[in-house]
Amino acid sequence: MLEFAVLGLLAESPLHGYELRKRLNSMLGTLRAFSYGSLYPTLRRMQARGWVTADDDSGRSGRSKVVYSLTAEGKERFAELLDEAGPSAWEDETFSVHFSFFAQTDPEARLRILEGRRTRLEEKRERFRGAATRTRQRVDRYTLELQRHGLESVDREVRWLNELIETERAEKTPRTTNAPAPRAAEDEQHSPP
Amino acid sequence: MLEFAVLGLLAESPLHGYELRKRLNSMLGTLRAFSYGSLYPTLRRMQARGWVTADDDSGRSGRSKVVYSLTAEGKERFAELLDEAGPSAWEDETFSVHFSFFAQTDPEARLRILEGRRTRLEEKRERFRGAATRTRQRVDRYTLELQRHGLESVDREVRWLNELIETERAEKTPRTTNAPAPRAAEDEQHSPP
DNA sequence: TTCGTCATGTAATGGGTTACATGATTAC
DNA sequence: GTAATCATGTAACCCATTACATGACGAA
Repeated sequence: MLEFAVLGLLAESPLHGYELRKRLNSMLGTLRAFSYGSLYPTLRRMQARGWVTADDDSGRSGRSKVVYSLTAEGKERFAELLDEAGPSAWEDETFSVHFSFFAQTDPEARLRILEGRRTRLEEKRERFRGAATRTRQRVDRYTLELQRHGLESVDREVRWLNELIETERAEKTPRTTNAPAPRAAEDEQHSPP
Repeated sequence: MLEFAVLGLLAESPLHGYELRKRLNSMLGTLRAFSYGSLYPTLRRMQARGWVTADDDSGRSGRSKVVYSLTAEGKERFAELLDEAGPSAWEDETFSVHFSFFAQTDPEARLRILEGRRTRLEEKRERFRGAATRTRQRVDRYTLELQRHGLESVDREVRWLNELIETERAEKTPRTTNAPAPRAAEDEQHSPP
């Protein structure tokens, strides 16, 4: 995860650790704050694997600054991860990182990830609703309220994903096209408006 | 965290591991799913510390079932944690667990936790907004959209907390009372309706 | 008889945090 | 001169996951 994010940021431009961390944390908005204790060891590991190079940039000032850049292998690895779009990409935080790099992601992969995420959330919701009704426990109002709020959050994200998916699809087919509209039925499986 | 949750569930009634896990996961709604790999070792640790006892309940059937119950120390420890309401209680997941046990929590502690959580979210939001405006990076629309959605989520939770806090306060002072209304000014610090 | 789910656990590993240690540079 | 923030790192620890191993019970 950290690794993936670092690859993505370095793919844009070389950076040193401190700056990298700031970007990392602003990139993921409110949901994460990596510490140096994980960042620097990660950079080392990546260096050992040949994904990044560490160049000492003590150019003008005597201040030590280590600038990390992606190697060719690093870029390759990043491209690989971008395209994976597998189950790991639907998880909360991994999804966010993937989403951050959507501008660099293949449109097909984007759709796969968005849809995968949506399906995952819907499964989660159903599993939860099921459990809640089966085991009709006498839960107090606080627990109930927490669950209600949780479900509402999930619903909200699903709606958000629906909009994004629509947008993505619209861009893929900019209104002309007599293309065979593959698997069009799937469109109706999810939360009809 | 797991420990705290386990203490709380066992405070209601003795349970065996399997059932405990189910309750745990339904309690936390959509946001967590503990595995046995963490549950059982935790139960062992708690047993070693004298917080729970493990009784073999192979009563009617030969099927092995280990029923865990809270000891007096366990109850004490739980009460302690309930009352802590410190900074750790404002963190995402810890907050959820605390909230789940609000029915058993002192009204004052409830308010402290809700307000602490709100302040924490507001700080997070401000820090983030600040960072976003200071470093005016040319971020692509996806990154922007992710951030927008993130901020909206935070706003939504703050509004939710506001309602909960209002309710808590209203219940504390059921309309009579000429009490000195301590620090009433603070009420206006947060997101006016 | 086979499938789902109940039931208990372990070993290896992962992916991070906290706290610490150090020091240069910039702004007031 | 002093506080904030830039800048790099390490060591100890924590809390959990994944994958594995095992097996009984009930329902179809």
